[in-house]
Order: sequence, then structure tokens, then C-alpha cells
Amino acid sequence: MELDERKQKILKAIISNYLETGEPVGSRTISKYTDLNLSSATIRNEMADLEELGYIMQPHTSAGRIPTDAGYRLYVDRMMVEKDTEMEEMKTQLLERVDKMESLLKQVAKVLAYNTNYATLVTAPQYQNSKLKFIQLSQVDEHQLLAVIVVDGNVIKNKLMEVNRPLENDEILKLNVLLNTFLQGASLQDINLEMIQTMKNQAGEFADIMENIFQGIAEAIHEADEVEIYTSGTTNMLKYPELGNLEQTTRLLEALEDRQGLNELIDETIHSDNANGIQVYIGEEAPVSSMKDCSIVTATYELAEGGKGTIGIIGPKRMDYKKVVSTLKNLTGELDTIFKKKE
Amino acid sequence: MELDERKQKILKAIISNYLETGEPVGSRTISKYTDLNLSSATIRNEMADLEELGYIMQPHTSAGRIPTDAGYRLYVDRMMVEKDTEMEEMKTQLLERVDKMESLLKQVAKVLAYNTNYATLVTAPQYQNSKLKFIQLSQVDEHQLLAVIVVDGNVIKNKLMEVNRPLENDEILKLNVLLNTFLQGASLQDINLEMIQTMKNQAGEFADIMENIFQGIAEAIHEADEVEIYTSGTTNMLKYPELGNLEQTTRLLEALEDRQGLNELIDETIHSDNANGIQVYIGEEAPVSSMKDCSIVTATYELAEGGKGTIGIIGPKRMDYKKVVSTLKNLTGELDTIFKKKE
DNA sequence: TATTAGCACTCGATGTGTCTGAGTGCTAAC
DNA sequence: GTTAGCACTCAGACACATCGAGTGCTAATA
Repeated sequence: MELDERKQKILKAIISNYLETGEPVGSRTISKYTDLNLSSATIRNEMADLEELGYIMQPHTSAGRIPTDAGYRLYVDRMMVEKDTEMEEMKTQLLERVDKMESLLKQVAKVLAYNTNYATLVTAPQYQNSKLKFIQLSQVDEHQLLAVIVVDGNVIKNKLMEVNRPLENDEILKLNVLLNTFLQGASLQDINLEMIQTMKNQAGEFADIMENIFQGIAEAIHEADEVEIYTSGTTNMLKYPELGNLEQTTRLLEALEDRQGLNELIDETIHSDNANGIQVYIGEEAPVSSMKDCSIVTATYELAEGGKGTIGIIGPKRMDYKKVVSTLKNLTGELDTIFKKKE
Repeated sequence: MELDERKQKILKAIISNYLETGEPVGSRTISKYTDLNLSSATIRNEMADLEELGYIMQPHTSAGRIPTDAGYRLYVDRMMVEKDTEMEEMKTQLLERVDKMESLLKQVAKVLAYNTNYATLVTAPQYQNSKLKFIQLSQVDEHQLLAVIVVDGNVIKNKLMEVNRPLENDEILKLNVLLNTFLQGASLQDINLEMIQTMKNQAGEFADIMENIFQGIAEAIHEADEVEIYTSGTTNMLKYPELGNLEQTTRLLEALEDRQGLNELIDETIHSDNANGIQVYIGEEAPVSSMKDCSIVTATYELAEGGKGTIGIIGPKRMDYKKVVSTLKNLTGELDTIFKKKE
């Protein structure tokens, strides 16, 4: 059997209708709804075929049909025409009162959740293989020394250290020069044991301070490589009763709260390069088991400075794919601009 | 009518039982459960009295009794004997793999949620009226200038600025001296327009850099005064069906996700000085309307350096008050020590 | 006078049977 | 190939009976 044009039309009508209502779709509905001018009986025959082809199914005998994962997949891949959205509105919402990067990302997640009624996640931009850009020691007060470490992508790490006695100005100067000559431009791999030993020797009585700084550097670089995930609108998931019983939904919310598993999801997105960076996981395709009744749409955004991050939307399988995809496309395109304005 | 000893015993038995089961408690249960050796009929008479006194109520005719807010209140104020808890276990959980303050706080919230099965919130320590401790400018690369601002409680703020040309070493030195002489030890109120003008004048061609720095200072101090709230275990709330229908619970979860309203709660706690900093809100007493079916227990912790923060637990009214209160008491006592070890 | 046994009563929860309507598959006619 | 029509299925709504936990009240008891 083949999926001819009429079958496609009917399938599309079934899915669209189901997306709107969340109820199984019957033959009569399709017969009236589409411009095919076919009776419900004909539709029924076609529907039986579509079911055999695996695109739709009945939740129980004598109910209408709902799309299977394969049906959604076909819909997303072949039938979807993108929608123009209320992006403008969202942009204005975003431009209000945001200062730091962190709050901006949180805000993005929030606005997105608010506008779509799904759960959203946003990661901060990651910089692969960050390099050291600048290090500076300074004396904060008699007993405290501050190390400022700047890494690629302007991730800044501060480390406070206790010292027994205040350092002289020229001592600090010497240490600063030492640090920057050896370490500027180095990545984590470049800093080997030999280098560490040499520097410790040269630092003389301040070897333990060096030790501390190295630790700080490791942390800073790690931090730059580590993903921070912001989620929002997780409670939206409670609005879709078809996601199964309360227990399942709870597990889903827990996964979202816990970040556990989310990392895996992010990793998968960021390492697959798609045409436009948009990826759609439907049902069982999701890399996280607790989301097997959901669909996930992720998009990668890219900053001019080389940072890459992910925006994702998690919702029921009957999510408004058109809207979600085009919103994400727009947003990832805009993010670089927005960041520039704000930082 | 008076609340004699026997009535108290019965009330206590009712509440304890209800805490365990979550079901309305009948007279027969109490008659068997307690060591009073009274028949169910007698208990019924007493229960009628207790109901008249406002400590218990029937959810419907011919159901057992459940405690009212007033009943819980009495229980918390007068009848509760603290429980020794599995604090040791919790402490060991906390000591694993925690580095930064932020992750420590998140971890505290998480461990607490895991151990109690309620929702938890933790705020970072706040420092009232923070003062400037130290400022330093440095040249990161040709076009970027970094201002490091350290505030009381060692809150550190970094601000990157673009500059047209690299500054000479002595120019930077001059600016650093200028900044520290004027601003060290100053609080936000101390920095007035006059001061700003004087400094700008002295800075000469770098007046706009000064402008930037002032903004950074304002942000830093603000940030030190601003509360960051970490929540965890919010999904635990779904485990208590008596919290009302799904919609109510959703509203509750939204409030927890949104931080909206939580600030109010925190404010109220931190400004009321109780004997041991523990505060219990039952039902309608809560300052957040969406939590009117819950109980909230909050505790204030205090660091040696003067910072103050809040830990809170949100659960159903039938929460295990004994356990919660003693856990919180222990934890707030320990937090200072834990922080010292970790920072 | 305080306690208890006993009884009638209430009311949510549970279970059962019936009805309805949406939807199907199949067959025969167009 | 399409359609009308019909018998059939099944979830959900509804009415109704039953059950049992729990109550309040009264009269008997210690």
C-alpha cells in the first residue's frame, strides 16, 4: 500500500485537528472539516489504511484516531509549513529590564514558557576548550589575596585566599608577571606537571599561593566548559492530561528539576549539526526515558564570539510544532544581537 | 469549657495519628490507640468538646476529625517534643563534593528535600548595608578593561568595559588610587552626587570609565543585598493529595518556581527575631495565598561574618513538625561551620 | 456524676446496571 | 471507487443500592 496524496491530506487533517483539540478524531469530523468532499465512510476506509501503515491508532475500539509517533514524525518532516509568530511581541518583552547574562537567560526561558505554554530550557553559551586570557593577583586586605582569572568568552573567576602576612607591592607584581608569562593563552591541557613545578620553584616562598591559583584556574576553565541549565514553565506540563497519570508527570517534573538527564539531552543536541540547528524528538526518540510521552524541540544558538548554547521546548506530542519551530528559529537568530546589547 | 489535661492528650493523639495517616481520625481509633482506657463513646464526647473549642473539625458529617489550623498551632506551640534526627547522615551527604557557595546552597536544598519529602527553599546569606572593601581596575587586553569590586561578605563583582585605546600602567595605577581613596568603606548611601562629580573631574579623560565603574558598584552592592532563592523538591508537593485539586497544586508549584511571593516570605522571616529563629506558619497564617493549605517552617541561619540567610520547608499541614523543626535547628547551627570548611 | 453500651442516623465510597453517543467495520447499492 | 446504511463496540455519564466508618443521643451502669 502506498501513501498517496489523499491519504496524506487526511493524515494531515487528523493531526492538525488532534493538535487543536487533544481528542481522538473521528471520520465524520474529517469528512466535514476538509475540502475533499468525501463521506465519512470513505474516510473510514482510508483511516483503516493509515492505521495499517502505522501513522495513526485508536486508543480503544470505537474511538477516533490519534497520531502515532511515526505519524507526528511524518508531519514534522514533510507536511509542516512554518508559521509566522508573535516574535515581535516576545522581543519587546525580552528587552525590558534585563542586565546580567544569567538573568537574561532565565528571562528567555520564562518568556518562552509563557508564550508557548510548554516547559522550556535554556543553557548558557559554552566555549569549547577555553583558554586563559588574563590573571591578576591583588591584596584585598591584610589577610586576603584575590586572584582574578579571565577565560575565553570573558568568563571571570575570582578566588580569595588567606595569607599569613600582607605581600609587598613588588612581590605581587613579580607574581603577576610570572603568572601571565607562563599561562596566558594556555588551555587546561597545556598546563602540565612540569610547568607547575617550574612555576612553583620560581615563586619561592609563595609556592602554596601558586597551588591555590592553579586550583582556581582549573575551576575557572571547568566552569567555562560546564553547562548551566535554566528551566522554566515546568508546571505547564500539568496542563496536558494526556501525558499519563500523575505519577508519570511527577517523574517528568523531577527530571526537569533535577537536571539529571537534561545534560545528556543538551549534549546530543549540541553535537549534532543539523541544517538549521533545529532538532525534533518525538516520544520514544527522546534520549530521556521519563520524556517518552512528550516531544522535545531543541535549537542551537551561536554567538559571534564562538559560544554555543541550546534552547529547548518540552511539551506534549500534540504540540504546536509549527509555532514552536519557527519561534525557536527566530529566537536563535536573534540571541546574538540581544546578548550584544545587554552585556 | 476548659482544655483540661485529658482533652489535650486526646487532641495530641488525634493530631499524631492524622500526621501519620492523612486520614480523618475516628473515636474508636483513639480509644484503642491511647493508654487512657476510655471507650469510644467517651472519646466522642470529648471530641465534640474539642470541636466546639475549635481545635478539630469534621470534613463532613460522619467522618472522623482532622485538626484545624488552631489545633496544629497548639500542637506546635505546646505539645511538641523535639525529635533527634538522622542529622549525622545528612551532614555526611553534605560534605561530599561541594565546592562553591552556590552549589553548596543548592545541595543543602536538595539534601533537605530528599530527607524530608517536602519542598525546600534556601537563600544565600544576605549582608545588610554592604560596604565597599576594595576596587581594582586592570587591562585585560587592548580593548578591554576589567573592574573588580569586592564588597562586605566577600561578594565579588566583575565588570568588563570596552576602551578605545589601551591605558598606560601609570594611568591605571592613578585611577586605582583615586578609586580606593574615595570609596573604600563607603556604602551605597555614602556615595552622593558631589563625590561622583569630584571623582569624575579628577579622572579627566577617563570620566566615562568612572561612570561605568559607578554603575558596577551600584550593581555589586545591590547584588549583595539581593536574595537568591534556591528551591528543591517542589515536586514532592504532588505526593500529598490533601493539598486540594490539581489546579491548586499547580498554582502552588508555580509560586515556588516563580520566586514571586517567596521574597515576601523570606523578608518576613528574616526580620522577625524569634528565640531560635524558627518560625512556623500554618495554613492561612502563611504570607503567600497559594500556600494557604500548606504549612511552612522557616529558620534563620547566621554566619560569623554577619551574613544572614533563611532555610524553609514547605509541606502539607500534616507535616512531621517534630522532625522538621529539629532538623532545621541542627542545620542552621551547622551551616556556619560547613561554609567555613568549603569556601 | 462520669462512663459506657447501644442504637438510629448520616454520608462518602464503592459497585452495579442502564443508557447514550461517538465511532467503527462491513456490506450492498450506486 | 464512493457512499448509505446498519449492526456492533465501548467509554462515560447517570441512577441506584449497598456498605461501613463514624457520629450524636439516650438510657443504663458504676
